Amino acid sequence: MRQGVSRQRLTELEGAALGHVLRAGACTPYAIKETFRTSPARFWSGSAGAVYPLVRRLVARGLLVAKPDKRDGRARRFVSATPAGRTAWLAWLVDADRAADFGFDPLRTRLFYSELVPPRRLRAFLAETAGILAAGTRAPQSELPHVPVLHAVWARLRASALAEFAETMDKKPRRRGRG
Amino acid sequence: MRQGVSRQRLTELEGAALGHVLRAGACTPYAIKETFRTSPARFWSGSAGAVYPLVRRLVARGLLVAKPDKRDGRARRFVSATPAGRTAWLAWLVDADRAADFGFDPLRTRLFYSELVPPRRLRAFLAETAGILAAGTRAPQSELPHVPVLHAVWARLRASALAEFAETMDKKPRRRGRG
DNA sequence: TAACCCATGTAATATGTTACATGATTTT
DNA sequence: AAAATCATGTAACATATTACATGGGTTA
Repeated sequence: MRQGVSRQRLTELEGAALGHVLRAGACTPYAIKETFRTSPARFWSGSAGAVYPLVRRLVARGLLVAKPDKRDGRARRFVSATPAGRTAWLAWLVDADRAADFGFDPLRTRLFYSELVPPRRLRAFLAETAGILAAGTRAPQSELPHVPVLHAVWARLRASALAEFAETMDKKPRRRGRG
Repeated sequence: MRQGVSRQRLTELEGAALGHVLRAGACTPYAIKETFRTSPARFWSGSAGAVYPLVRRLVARGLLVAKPDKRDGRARRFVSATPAGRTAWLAWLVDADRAADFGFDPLRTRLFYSELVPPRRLRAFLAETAGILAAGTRAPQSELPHVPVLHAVWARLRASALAEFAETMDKKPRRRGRG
């Protein structure tokens, strides 16, 4: 039970992995892993221990098919998406409810507790973070034009969120206000 | 080995839990759990199976102390942060490297693969997501003035990021472009 | 008094992390 | 020839999820 053939919605990592396969065409689990490992977001480590079992799961559910290939001496497997895989992936992607979710932003989490941080340390922290964001480190290179655009939009978004929040704090100084 | 007294950096969830305790003062693990469970971000489910062991870990590391309280018939434990807990928490919060990380945004992940989605479904998806974001559902109520501000800022910026990205896509239609 | 919330916690399971192991091919 | 990279995968461990179990207090 639990999963007759394809059951259950995809997790975010599964959706991203399937997306990579659909974009790249037949590719090795290693390639998927490397994509995550070298991506600018460090949230997904792209460890072998995560990706190989994940691929096996998707194959078992009939969303991916694997074909061994030994043309080079290397023992490689090329995986590609099945029609069921594409369908499940599309359903995952167009889930607006999940898309609208705030997800998980380390900056937002920290700002949420900012009133507990001594003013000077807070200011130093905000300045340092703003600096890193402004540098726009680790922008992904890609042949796809929208990928760097997406990176840029989000980097700018977070930088301006930080600036806006810092400004708000300056206007309403914590403690010893007169209201 | 592994952790003499407090060793290792805090995870995001541990940081948030400690933050809650520092803000609220002595409180029950249940209160911590409920805070996560009812928070607007569904990313942290706030399950008992996550929070109770987490609190036990923090107590074991000397970052929290627990005091049983049976004044009501109920068997409750009140936890509060130790000085070491506060120090570890501050170090966690002012880590600008982690703060600058993109974290994990379900919308961004999906837009990343948007060129693989049939145009009509993509448009419908973007419209639906924009609607949910605009409605600003599940805004947190709080006595702290900056909490709803933070929520509002992030919701607005994500909505405008979505709009900006959709606009870019319209300008450069995928496939059958002429250049 | 039945239903619900407060409050604790565990069990089975799923999934991810770091670190290790193995071997072929390519680059220096 | 040595080092790096491609490519696979496992082992031990950490952490989270869902679902269950238990019981006191509060509200309809």
